[in-house]
Amino acid sequence: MTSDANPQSSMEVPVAQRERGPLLLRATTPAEQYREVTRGAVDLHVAVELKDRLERAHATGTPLLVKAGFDPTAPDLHLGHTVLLFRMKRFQELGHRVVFLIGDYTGMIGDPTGKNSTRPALTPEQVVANAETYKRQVFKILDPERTELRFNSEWHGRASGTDLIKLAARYPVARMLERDDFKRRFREGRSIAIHEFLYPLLQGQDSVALRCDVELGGSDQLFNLLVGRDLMKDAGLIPQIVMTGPILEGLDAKLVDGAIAGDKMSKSLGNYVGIDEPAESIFGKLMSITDDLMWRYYELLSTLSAAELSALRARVASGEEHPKSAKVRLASELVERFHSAQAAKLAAEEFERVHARREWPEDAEQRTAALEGGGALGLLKLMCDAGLASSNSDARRLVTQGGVTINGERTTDPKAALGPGDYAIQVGKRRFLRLTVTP
RNA sequence: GGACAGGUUCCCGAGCGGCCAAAGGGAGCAGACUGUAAAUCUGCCGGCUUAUGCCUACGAAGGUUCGAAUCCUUCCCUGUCCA
Repeated sequence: MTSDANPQSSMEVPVAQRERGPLLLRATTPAEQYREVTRGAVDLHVAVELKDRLERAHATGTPLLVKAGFDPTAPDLHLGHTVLLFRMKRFQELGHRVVFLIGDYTGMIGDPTGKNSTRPALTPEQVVANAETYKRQVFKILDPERTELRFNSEWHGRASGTDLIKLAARYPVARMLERDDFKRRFREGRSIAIHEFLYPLLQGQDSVALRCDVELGGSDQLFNLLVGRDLMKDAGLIPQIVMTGPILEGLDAKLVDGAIAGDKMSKSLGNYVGIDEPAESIFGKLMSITDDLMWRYYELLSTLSAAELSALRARVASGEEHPKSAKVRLASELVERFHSAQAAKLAAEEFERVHARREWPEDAEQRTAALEGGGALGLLKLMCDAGLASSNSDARRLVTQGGVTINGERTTDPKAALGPGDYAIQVGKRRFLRLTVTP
């Protein structure tokens, strides 16, 4: 992090982008661009500046540089990330340059959350592998030709201890403690390690290094993004515009006292829908959300216009349309986005078959087990081996509680054993296994 | 460096010599109900070819005791105050 003199400024702009960018830029008026790009934004610092810069970009045909940072440790993108990706895409479609920044260096710290404040550093191989995963997933949404993939180790990795001290000297502790998360932890007497203070600083330094015009993020990133703005001013650069979008709640969120409440969608909490997941899985997970949450998802994820959405809401409210069908519509839209219309149709059909009609899924797992010596295979052991239960005790529980069905008949005897033959074993509502026992 | 308060099962949190695989809540799983919703109700919720049996677990290592999550020692970690 060399401070004022920004060492790496020569960003390679792909040729295609250099040619196309200006054309697209000119095609849309700055006012329209502004409207399009700020849709559903939560914070915008500062609106006037953004308007100005969009106008200048339009006038001169010079695209704005828009950055959004991503954590390198969780390369599986989920619906929560797509809210941000779609905003990036909007910029992109208007001809602006988008930097998809992977925080491989800052990943060593991990954005402070109060939990695991220190993360193990990733090996270079892991970073590369994760980046590949990102690319594959991100380009389901972003245009690869107009996206620059960068790593912040590019500049942080070169910085010296002295640079770090200089950077740290630029920000007072009191202001650092204004950050929501730090404030809360400090008040509650929970641990805050010094290096956590470095995270916002390093992230801010990213903006200095890249000379961003705009930085995007979730609303929980506001503080970090504003630090970038400060550091740019400090470095004598034109400060970036900061825009945040809403945070998508996880699948387990629900309505409490009139508002959607719940943790944000995250992989570690397991309340997410990955954009890489199979169609049936995306579909099924979305069908399991509460009706209230469905509307929130519609708002943040659907391409329906505001008018279409309120019409749909009205139909459901009046009883004209069943909430389930609205949910099917949402689930289908998203499956279609990440797979195909055909996949969405199949997923919906499969869902009806398995859950509404309680029939078996098309693609139930098949297995063969051989008898060894004895005359029959113990059911409990078999369930463990097949992954239908996590342990023998777990299997026993499932059986005695009536969660296991063999060939359509509920089996509650934990001592049950299977002789040679074909079996259809169902555990709970969604675990299926076709098993052939050979002598 | 000193004084004090803490570290309990996936999470929060009670327990403070035997009745502790450890209250209660949350999460999770199963069953009922349903739109595989949600809410609600019921049961389960460390492991072991289930056994009034064994093993592993109350920050770590030792010790006292017939017996320790509970007492003692040292160490590690977290916080508060003082320096």
